[in-house]
Order: sequence, then structure tokens, then C-alpha cells
Amino acid sequence: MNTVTEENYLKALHHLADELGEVNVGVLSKHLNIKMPTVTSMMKKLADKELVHYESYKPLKLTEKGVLKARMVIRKHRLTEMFLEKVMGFSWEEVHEIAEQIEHINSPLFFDKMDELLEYPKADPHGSPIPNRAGELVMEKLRKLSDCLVNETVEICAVTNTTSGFLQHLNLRAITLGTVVTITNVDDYDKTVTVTYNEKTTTISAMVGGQLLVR
Amino acid sequence: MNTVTEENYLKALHHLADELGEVNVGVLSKHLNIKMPTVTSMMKKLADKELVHYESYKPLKLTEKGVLKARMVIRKHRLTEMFLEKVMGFSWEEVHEIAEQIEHINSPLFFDKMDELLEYPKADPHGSPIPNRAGELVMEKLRKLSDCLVNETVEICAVTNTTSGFLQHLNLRAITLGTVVTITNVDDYDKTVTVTYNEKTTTISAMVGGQLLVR
DNA sequence: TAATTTTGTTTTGCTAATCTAACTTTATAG
DNA sequence: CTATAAAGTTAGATTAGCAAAACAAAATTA
Repeated sequence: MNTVTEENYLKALHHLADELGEVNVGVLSKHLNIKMPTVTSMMKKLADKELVHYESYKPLKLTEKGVLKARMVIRKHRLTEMFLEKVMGFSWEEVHEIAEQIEHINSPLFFDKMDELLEYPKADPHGSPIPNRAGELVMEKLRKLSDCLVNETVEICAVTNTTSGFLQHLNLRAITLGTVVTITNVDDYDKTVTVTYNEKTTTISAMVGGQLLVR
Repeated sequence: MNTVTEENYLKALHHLADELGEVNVGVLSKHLNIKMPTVTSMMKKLADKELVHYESYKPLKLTEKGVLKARMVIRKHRLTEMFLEKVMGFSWEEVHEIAEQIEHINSPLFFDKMDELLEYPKADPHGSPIPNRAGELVMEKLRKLSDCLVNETVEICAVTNTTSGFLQHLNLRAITLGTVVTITNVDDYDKTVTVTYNEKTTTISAMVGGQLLVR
């Protein structure tokens, strides 16, 4: 079996590979807040288990087996988030922290029951797709709001930051998944985006706009 | 904070103290399936944290602080069992194993929400009382079915064994909490109990009868 | 391309949780 | 009331996960 620690390394590798394309020891070390020597030795251990391709001084890469394991953790995380919101009544900024712990529970029965009760959801409360039981993950290619041009009308479909501070910032602006916005201005200098939706106008900083995915 | 390991030792100490009155290293070692030297060293560690009173060669005893911590774990365990049954639709023989893991989740919010959704239950699916948030535990004194006499009519209120094998044994006999049985015979030699309920007659071995609590 | 900076690895060492083997204390049985 | 058995402790190792210090490779830059 896998330890919680191993699962967290796999999840991080999957996430960083998705985000950056290539992952090296330094990046992973920063992301997990763990010193590089520790990461190096964990990579050797995961390589022994055939979950990671590891060669000194080369970028890190999950094996197929590693990808599957990582996705099972992601599946448990996202099902949990959905369950916490839909069944237990938590709000989208509360679910991430709890799911970080529950994702390590070892009980297929438990997560399959969640899946059933939720009627096999395809995405979590932040719009991230939920891998199926086979570990397949359909990743729709979405654009960042910060890459949109003036006069475009788009729908907010996902957020790539699930911290409660970020989500509360969106709550204040009444931005939820499904909100349809029209870009009325993009500031030349700082790239702040001005959007209109539901008869309201709000400005969204480049930093925030970079974490909102739209269709 | 406490580790999962520490929580398991505290829970075991609480349970054994309740069951046997006095707990020594050997008993705890057997119960947890951990060798005695390991238990000794953990007891010293817990004594440093003022969770256990420990003196060499003396019986083990939780401090008040230790009792409270233990009860918070028990609370999380039993709330979880109830939640798994009532909200998620698991049966009573499935809930224990999952709850063994979820009891270590660190999120008061999560368990308070369970409590609320369940409308503050006083007992779990096996009839065990749920400690309140202050760590108070009202333990009704119940008798064992195996201690009852012929012609008594009693209600099954709790089981002291939550393994799925045991509970399936009860399922086969259609014995659930709340079942009212009348003792029609107690075997002189092997103490097998014969009971009548719902127009049926069943025999219950001394071993099983000792794990059924009645009122 | 040689020097310097950045990145990554090796070595050494710590803590938590576990074990086995050897020893000590307490309990028990003649 | 000793001798032995049972229970408990001490000592020494191991494994997982982490870090600091020292070292090595790769990338950058002058």
C-alpha cells in the first residue's frame, strides 16, 4: 500500500506536470515545502516502486502506474469535495481542506458510495474534472479569463486555486461557476480585467483572472 | 497535535479501562497487536504529554486530559458510524472499518456538521453512546444477555463487538437493536441461551450472548 | 571557454514507531 | 520462603520521513 506521504508526492507530481509540463526536484520541493534532499530520496523510493521515472539531474516523470495512482487520489479528493458541498452543505471555500485529509482514506466502498449518491458527477465544486474509476481524466481545454479580449462573452467554468481566501474573494463579487461575463476592458498596463455580469461591473486583477478558467 | 498512533493508544486505553477496570502493558499490547517494549515506550511518551499516568510495573491509567482526548476520538468514530449508516446508507457491519480511519480526521467543522445533520444522536448504530463536544459520556449500565434468566423479557440495546462477522451472524438471526426477546431456556452446561422474538425461536451461544447488551 | 551561479545529490543525523534479544521485577507454586 | 514462571523494561536495530552541511553537476554569463 501507499502511505499518505507517497500519495501527496504523486498528486503533486501529477498536478505540476499538468501545470508546467516538466517537473524537476526544485519545483516539487517548493510546492510541497520539503527540502530537496528529501525529495531526491523519495523519488528514488518511488522509482523503486515503479511509480516515477527517475534519473539524476533529469526532470521527474510519473510512470503510467504512477499516473493512475495519482489520479485515484485526485478522484477521491474531488469526489469528497463534491460530497461535502452537495450532501453535507459545506460551501466551496470550506471543502478543500477537509478533502485534503479524506482523500487518503483507504476504502473503495466509501468513495464508490459517494459517487453513487452524487450520481456520478463529472466535476467538483471548483470545476475540476473527476477521474473515473479506471483513472481516466477528460481534461477540457479551457482558457484563462486573463487571456480573453475585450468584448468577449464567456462562462466561468473552473478555478485553479481552491484556497478559502481566493474563493471568498470571488464570493464577494458574486462570481460562481456558471457565471457568464462580458469583458468590457483590459488595462494596458496591469492587465486588470473589467467584466459585466448580472447588470454589475467588477474589476478582476490579472492574478485572479489567471486563476479563472472560461469557455 | 496528536498522531494517529497516539490516538489509537488513547482509544484502546479508554476502551480497556471501561471493559476490564485495570489495564496493564500486556493487555494493551495484545489488544493493539504491538509488542510490549513498544507499548512501554509509548506509555512513557504519553506520560510526558500528561495523557497517561505511568509508573514501571504499575497498571496504566489515563489522566483526565487523556480521557478527554480519548473521548474526542470515540466521538468522531461513533458520529462517523452513525453518519455512514443514516446519511450514506451503509449497513451496521460495514461502518466500523471505515470509521476506524475517519476518526483520525482533524476537522471539528466536519464532525460538528455530521452531528447537526444527524440531529445530535446519543448513540451509534451499535448502541454505543456518543460523547458530547465536552467529552461527557453517559454510560447507561446495561446487562449482558448471557446474564439474563429464564422467562425474562429484555430489549437488545447494544453490541460490544462491531466486527462484520459478528454482525452478520446477528443479521442472519434478524436481531437488531430494539429487538425484544424472551429467554425461554439457558443451557446448564454450555450456557447457550434460547430466545423467542417475533414469533421465532433462536439459540444464542454464550459467546454471542456475552456481547449483546440488554435492558 | 573559464568562472560563477543554480540546481541537484550525498552524507550524516534526527524523531517516531516499530521490532528482537537480553535482562529485571513481580507474582506464583511448591 | 525460595525457585520458577510471568510480566515488564532496557538496549540495540530498523524503516520512514525529514533536514543541514558538504559536495557535484549543469546552466549561465562574462
